Amino acid sequence: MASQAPSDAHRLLWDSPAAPRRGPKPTLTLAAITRAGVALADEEGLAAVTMQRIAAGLGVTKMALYRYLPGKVELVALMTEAAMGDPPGLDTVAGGWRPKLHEWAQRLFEGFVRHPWLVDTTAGPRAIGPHELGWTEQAVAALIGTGLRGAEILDVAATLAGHAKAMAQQAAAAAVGDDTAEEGLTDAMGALIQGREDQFPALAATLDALAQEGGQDDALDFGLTRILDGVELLIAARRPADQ
Amino acid sequence: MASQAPSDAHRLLWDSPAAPRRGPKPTLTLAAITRAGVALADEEGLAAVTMQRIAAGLGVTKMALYRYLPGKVELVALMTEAAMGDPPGLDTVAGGWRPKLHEWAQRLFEGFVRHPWLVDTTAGPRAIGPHELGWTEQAVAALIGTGLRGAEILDVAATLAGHAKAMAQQAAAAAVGDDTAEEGLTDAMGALIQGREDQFPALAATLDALAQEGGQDDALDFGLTRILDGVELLIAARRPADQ
DNA sequence: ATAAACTGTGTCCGTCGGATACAGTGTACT
DNA sequence: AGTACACTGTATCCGACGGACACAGTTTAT
Repeated sequence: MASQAPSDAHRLLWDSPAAPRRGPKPTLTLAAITRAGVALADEEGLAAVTMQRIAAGLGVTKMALYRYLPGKVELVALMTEAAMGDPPGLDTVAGGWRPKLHEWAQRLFEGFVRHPWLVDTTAGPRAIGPHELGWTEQAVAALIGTGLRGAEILDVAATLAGHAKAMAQQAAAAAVGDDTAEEGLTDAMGALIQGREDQFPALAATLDALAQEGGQDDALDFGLTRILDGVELLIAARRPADQ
Repeated sequence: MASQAPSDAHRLLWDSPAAPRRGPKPTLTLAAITRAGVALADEEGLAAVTMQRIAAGLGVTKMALYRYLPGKVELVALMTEAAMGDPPGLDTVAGGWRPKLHEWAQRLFEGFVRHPWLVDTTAGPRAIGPHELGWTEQAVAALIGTGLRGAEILDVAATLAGHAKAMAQQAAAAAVGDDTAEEGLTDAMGALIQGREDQFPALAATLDALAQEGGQDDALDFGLTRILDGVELLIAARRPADQ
């Protein structure tokens, strides 16, 4: 009663390819194509990843790639799976679920920063690979035994992943937006408000305060701490007769 | 020392267009073009928004649109600004900062669900319009007077917006992924794990538990409550001598 | 040796965003 | 009133994109 047509992307992500027996030796590899795609996306963004450019980088015609991949969708799926990498082993993180999840979210954030295009490719309806599922497995494993219900565990994982993704997206935007701007977003907002303080009074006051505080801002860690504080409250509430 | 070239998109978003004095009357309006783009994106997704299709819908040649817009980037910016709509008035929400922010995030989520493509267009380096900035203003205004520092206020707003965006993205993926699947993501994960329970034990157990719980799951509200709980803790900590 | 399977290539198609040149139209100034 | 000019919408063209298809060359199983 489930999907019985696993689609080509699914097969490429989960099955090891059956080696053909006859015909000329392939000059390329799925792994090599995927690697070229990841490198290109890292350097010039996802929009630069075209069949032409990948093929040219591999010294091959564009259409040769279609001997290995059904189309670009599958290529992006493979690139995503490769760039996600193996999920971090959280067993070495001591201190229970909270440090584990903190570490998990930070690692996820780092991955999104290293490969900004992952933010786009890990959204929407898509084929999910073993690496991506492995990340979820790690977060869920850290929460088993906390007394949370199944839906709550998945919601915590989704909330943390969403936060990591959103913060990485914001960081990427700030890095690209202006040339050498470190805090691109607040600067951009400040420039917009200039002369319109009466229209955005709270924002103007907050940006003023921000400028005088001077302290550095780690938005990822801030939100992470808030979320985990909230989760801690829920876990405590789920154990009325505390240890 | 800031950007002195506000770009065409900036001008289109913030300035009212100067009416020309000579020449034939324009058959179109910026607002009409924008409306057509929003409608098309709502119905068939952002990818369906091409100059050709918009022009055809308006009974005009593709190139006629370029008399009103410099390019597609500006069109998307205008569509985004229009679809964001006026920020909600939170003055009518009683009960202090928390109910206000809860309402704010829910409204934002609803907007992202109504126009799923907003998730894509409100990310990355872009031109920000008055509506979008107005949303931020509302959230910041709700937090002024709580004792939070400027950076913290902005971080709270960013965290909440990120959560709303991430949950809307997930909801959109679930709606499109399968035909009539309500809980697309968990179903998809369950199908993947089928036969691989030893590789994803925690996930398998959690999905089993989820299936037996039966309760409905509101991921948006769950994460929202966690985040706001965490913010409440921080606000309480910022007021050592409590009221 | 021969047939079958497999590889990479060349060509073609429709669609995309956009540049450019051009003809028609309406207003402002002489 | 006449004319110059600003402004409109259109037609044509371009390069790049993803992809379909037919074809020639290469290797292996029979």
